[in-house]
Amino acid sequence: MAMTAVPDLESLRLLVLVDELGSMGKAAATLGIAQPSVSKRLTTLEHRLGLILVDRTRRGSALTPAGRVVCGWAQRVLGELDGLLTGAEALRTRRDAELRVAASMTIAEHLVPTWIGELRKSQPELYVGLRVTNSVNVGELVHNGEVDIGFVESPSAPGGLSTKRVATDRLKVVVAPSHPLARRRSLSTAELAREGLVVREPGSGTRETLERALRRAGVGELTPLVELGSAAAVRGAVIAGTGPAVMSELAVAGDLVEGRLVAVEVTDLDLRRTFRAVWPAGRKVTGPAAELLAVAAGMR
Amino acid sequence: MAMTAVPDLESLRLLVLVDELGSMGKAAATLGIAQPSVSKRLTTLEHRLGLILVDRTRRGSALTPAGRVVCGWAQRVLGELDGLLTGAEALRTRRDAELRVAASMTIAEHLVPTWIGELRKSQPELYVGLRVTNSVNVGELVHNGEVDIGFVESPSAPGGLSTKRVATDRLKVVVAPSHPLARRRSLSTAELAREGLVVREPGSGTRETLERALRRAGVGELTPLVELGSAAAVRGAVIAGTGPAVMSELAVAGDLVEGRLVAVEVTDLDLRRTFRAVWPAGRKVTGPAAELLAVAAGMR
DNA sequence: ATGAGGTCATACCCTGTGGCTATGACAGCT
DNA sequence: AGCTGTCATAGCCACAGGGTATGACCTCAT
Repeated sequence: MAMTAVPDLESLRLLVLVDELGSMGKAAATLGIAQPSVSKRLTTLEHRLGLILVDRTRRGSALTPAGRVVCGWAQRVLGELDGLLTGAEALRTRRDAELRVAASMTIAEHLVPTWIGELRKSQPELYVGLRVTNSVNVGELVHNGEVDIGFVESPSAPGGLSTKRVATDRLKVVVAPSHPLARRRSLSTAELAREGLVVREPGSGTRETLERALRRAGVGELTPLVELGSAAAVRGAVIAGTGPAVMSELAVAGDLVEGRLVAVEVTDLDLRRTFRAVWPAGRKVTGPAAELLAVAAGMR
Repeated sequence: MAMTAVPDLESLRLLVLVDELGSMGKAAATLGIAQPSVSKRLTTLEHRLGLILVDRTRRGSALTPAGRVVCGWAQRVLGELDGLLTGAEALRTRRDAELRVAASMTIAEHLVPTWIGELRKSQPELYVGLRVTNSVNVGELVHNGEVDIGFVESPSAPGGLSTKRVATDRLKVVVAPSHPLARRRSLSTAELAREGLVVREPGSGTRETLERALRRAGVGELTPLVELGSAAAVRGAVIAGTGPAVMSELAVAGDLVEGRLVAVEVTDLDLRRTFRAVWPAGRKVTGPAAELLAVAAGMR
């Protein structure tokens, strides 16, 4: 048994397909490949994982208990992959898109693929083009008519643009479960400011929101412990126990429910921020842009 | 451009590695492969996605804006893959494991890989063996000494076993955002019972919990709309708009925050359940099992 | 009983992906 | 000017994974 190789995505998709359809042959048919290919692929997947996943009977194939668990994990992998693919397609389709969207990083990463996926249910053929930049730039793109609609996380509505709230995001103070702070029920704002934090570089939307909230609460500057270049890097550092950080709940929801991270309440500090759709002032949003807006605003 | 093929996982890992290390050569070195392989792989990845991800300069490679977004998505895919792999390893290592664990489906799927990952931080070489069955069976396995520790979601503590609460799970009523119920702020228990629900088959832990809660609230039987064989299938049906369902927040946390699903409050209905560790009564939990218990109980 | 229709597995071939080495082109240091 | 570090290209080879053909085996209907 080699078992050193990771399973490939096609095989995982095959596994869930066999679970749904109850037979390798049917799975092969829906994928448009030959039945022996499926058979072979599944056995190599089983070898790679070192597990027997499928119970091959003469009248179809069902998953073994182990197979069912793995299938659950596989679906989560494939779900994330789906997001990547629709996102990539949107990034690729820039100029010639029927619906051109601009969004800031956090929104693009966590919400836009979902929205597009939702939109596809009613308009399967719609070509969406996505541009990712900072909030200021999104405003400009909208203003210049380079995109049909934009999404920003900035607290201040840019001038000359109409806006509509599409979602509320909460920033959360998170620490590793092993960190001393994880035992604390809550934290005062002053304590948070004193605490050495893992933060993004200055200028990132998340950091701006945090600093603004601290200023508004009348507490001084924050004291960075390390500065990292991406939300993913910050998350990694916190999980590794480097220190606490303030992050969007979008980025850590899974970690919180599965216990990789622990959220600490901060009293008297408003760490909410609103995500807004923006479009040229006065003009009415029409066509696909309006549909997207409806989807985005509806899913709250 | 073919662009019909999906990217493979190795290439995604490569992408995040290049982002972290800032150079293809270093990425190649840490993976133990040759630099040209990395170069070629990344270009084929770019072709597959139809995007330019990497900015190749003479003194290293940085990700383009598109690359950074895709990198974020890639990390999420890889994170889920990690769970699958540690889970699979635990499933594979049954008999000869140093720590033998049994867990019911929900716990095995959502929590055990996380716990093992956490445990690995302090004991990298520990071999963990996992068995997945229903709660009754977990009890038996523990009783017969076939596993060192078990985890169950059953509300009743099995006889002859000591238990400790490790987590609290909330069942949530979820609907697709387009569903009429999504507009409702809250629902009465009676309304919920009348509503046609997408449910698991009788005997599933989730369904048992729901039925018990309804009985305790003095409301009659629930009215199934469809019965499906797995939590993933139920989730799929709800997202597709088939109807509302009652599901573990573990299974839908991501969907809620990203808006694929909407939770509806139910007044006066206690849909919490506790996850418990179980071990032979009286005996003291020692060694790796104690460590795992600490991890599981600590991460709350 | 026996054939029909369904399941999956095996054997064989062939293509394409992705690994390797060797080498080139280029930028920035010293 | 050379040295060092970057990435790209070219040519080679192995093997994973696709396809077809075929066999073994159940179950059901005739």
